[in-house]
Amino acid sequence: MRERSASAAGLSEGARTLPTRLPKVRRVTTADAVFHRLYDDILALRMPPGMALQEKKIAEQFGVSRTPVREALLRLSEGGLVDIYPQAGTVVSRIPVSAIPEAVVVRKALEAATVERAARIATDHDVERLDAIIARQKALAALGDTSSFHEEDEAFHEAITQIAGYPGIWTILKTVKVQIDRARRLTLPVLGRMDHVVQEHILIRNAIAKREVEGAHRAMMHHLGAVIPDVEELRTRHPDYFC
Amino acid sequence: MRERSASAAGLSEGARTLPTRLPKVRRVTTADAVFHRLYDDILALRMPPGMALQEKKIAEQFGVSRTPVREALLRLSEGGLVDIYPQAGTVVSRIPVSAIPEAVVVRKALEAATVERAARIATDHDVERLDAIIARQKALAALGDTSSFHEEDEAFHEAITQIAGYPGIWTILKTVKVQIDRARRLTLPVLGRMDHVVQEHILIRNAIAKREVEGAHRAMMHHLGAVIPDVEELRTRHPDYFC
DNA sequence: CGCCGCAAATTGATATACTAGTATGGTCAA
DNA sequence: TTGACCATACTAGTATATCAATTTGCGGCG
Repeated sequence: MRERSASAAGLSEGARTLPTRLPKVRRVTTADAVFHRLYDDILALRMPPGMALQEKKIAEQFGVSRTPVREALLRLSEGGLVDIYPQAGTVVSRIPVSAIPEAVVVRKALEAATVERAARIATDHDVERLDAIIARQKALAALGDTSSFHEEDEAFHEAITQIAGYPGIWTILKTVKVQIDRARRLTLPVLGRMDHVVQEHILIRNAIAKREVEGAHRAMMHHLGAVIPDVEELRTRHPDYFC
Repeated sequence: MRERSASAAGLSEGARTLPTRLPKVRRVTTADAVFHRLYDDILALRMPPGMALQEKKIAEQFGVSRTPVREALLRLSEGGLVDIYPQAGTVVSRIPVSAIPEAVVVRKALEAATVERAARIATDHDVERLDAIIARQKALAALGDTSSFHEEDEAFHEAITQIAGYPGIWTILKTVKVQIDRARRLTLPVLGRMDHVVQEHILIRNAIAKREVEGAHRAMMHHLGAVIPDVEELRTRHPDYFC
């Protein structure tokens, strides 16, 4: 990279009309598609921690060029899902043991602040949204559809951030939740766990509906405290998945 | 993108030896350099909100190809510093007014959890690190070097996250702090503000040194509460910088 | 004045080639 | 046998040229 004194040069020169359009809908690019495919594969452990990846091979498998694959891998590396070693290789990142408790701390801190605000300003319509999600979860739990259940679980927490008016917090929560969820995938499915989750969601919903700020906080903390994976146990069963 | 049944195909086939090496030092790539240059220019308002950017022009100005510039812009867009409109253009993102209070909430929640843990487990050596930073800040405040002062300010907060054992939280804090800092750059420099910051840092340091968890929390909240920019006032003075 | 359509501009994606670090595996010497 | 060393293959990083897809802006037409 050549030296250049002022990188902000040409500030006024071009000064052409800038896109006045607002947000718009970002269309789904090839890079997005590749990203989500890899994201799902990693989260579902179809690509286990430590697995070697290659831009070239992935590009061939997906029938695309290296460019979008590369952009997808870069996004994954920012999210801590892959580790890129320049000029050497790329691997699905092993789960850093220390990251799990840290992720739990972040999640508790942010979900606490969010649910408290939600309990303060929620409208009746907002509560109805939560009810709709809970209803779907009940049905999915009865069917035993764990995958769809998990999607609705995410929807529940996302809805709370939207009610609170903190949509950006959900973005942060998603990234930290990934590490937790990845570890939880390694645990054995507990019988009746989905029913417990639904019950906890109902408690949170009720506290929000009654505008009980402190109660909503407690219900959320209880909910989050129940899902901490036993890292030590996992580490002994899957030693090569952690580092 | 062609359809493909199993994106995780070839899981066992290649199974070649994966980079056994640990972390290593990621060397600084061209894309990294471009990213940091643009990052600094945007944060310093040398590239003001709303300014149009072009991959091609930036590439020419920096003397590099479009590839690394493109990667840098993608990273910036994830951080909310630029908005990319496909097939239309890229602009330095205007500051979303709603993002400021949200960023403050996130920062308070995470810094609270962090400083509390730091106050619990800090060693004498850790406190010395904080003292060293504070000493440098005193000197820089006396010199009136606001730029270097700000760097040490970041170092102070980063050090607390390291003491708490939550390095990942600092990564999150950096991204949310950017929006706040960008808005603060628009405020007039307040006389003696740096001295106030130093005093507040000292209060935080003292609480940590005495292992006063609750006191550390209060000191941090007081510190963070003092730096909330007056969004409304800014919006009237720089209407085209917000949206 | 308003609508339509075309040309220009810009990002998205592809293909290819080359560069520069990195790991591998084998050779050779202690 | 063990250790260091070196040639080689391999991979991500960058460069470049080109085309595709889409939006924007402008000019002309009704």
